[in-house]
Amino acid sequence: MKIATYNVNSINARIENLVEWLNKTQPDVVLLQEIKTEFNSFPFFDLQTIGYEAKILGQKSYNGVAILSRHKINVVREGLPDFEDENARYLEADIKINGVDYRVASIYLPNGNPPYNNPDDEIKWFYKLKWMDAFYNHAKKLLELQKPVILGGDFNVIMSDFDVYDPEAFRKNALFRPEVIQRLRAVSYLGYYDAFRSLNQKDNGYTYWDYGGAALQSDNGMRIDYLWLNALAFDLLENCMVDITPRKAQKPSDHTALTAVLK
DNA sequence: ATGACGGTAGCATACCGA
Repeated sequence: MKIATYNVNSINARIENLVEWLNKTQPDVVLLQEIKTEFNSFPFFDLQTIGYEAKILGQKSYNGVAILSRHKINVVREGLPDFEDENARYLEADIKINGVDYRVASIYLPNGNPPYNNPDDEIKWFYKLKWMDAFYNHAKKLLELQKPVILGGDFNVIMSDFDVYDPEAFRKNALFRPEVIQRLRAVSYLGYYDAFRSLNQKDNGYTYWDYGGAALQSDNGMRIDYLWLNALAFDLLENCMVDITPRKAQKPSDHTALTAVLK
């Protein structure tokens, strides 16, 4: 089965790009972030036409996550447990594919910038840290499931110098501070495997390039989108690749898709 | 420290992103 994560930066602005990519790539499951819309203006019909059911946790203008699949999606959770969140950032579902019951989640982790400039900004920074703490607790719980678990999305965390084009420029950035790296590592140490980096240590694996300047041509990017697999899912992993085609297409998102194939 | 660009709401420009 093929699964992908893709931060679309507005699904309505991206629907042509997304449909073209879905038709070409034919993933079984797609985890979307930043759909930036609510139920009433989500393009269910366009997706259904090409064979995809959609479940969404929507929000007007900002955030919003969705799960698309060619198979039946059973939503099990909207939002993280034990965490009051005014933003739509977490959607979790069961999807059965070829007799295997997968638990998947689409995750849009808070940005957190700027980290420390003034009291208002601190709110965003501490919101990110608290969000990550709640996510850690839930990720730990999910390991009790005796099924493959795939936690994918835009994590807004750069885990090492190799994962960003200019580490020094980002050293104090909320995506790259030790507090968030430590927290995502802690999730990993619970027993989640970084699908891309586990299989590939040679390519930077960037998934995001700023719209501005020549960021894409210069490969001034960063690796902030992930597919995290528990052991049962990791045992099934055949490959994982960054798919640059939607980023290079007309009217792209600033992110690109990350895809994995499981047996 | 930050917003070249791009998206949204909604009508001018503010807010957000990484």
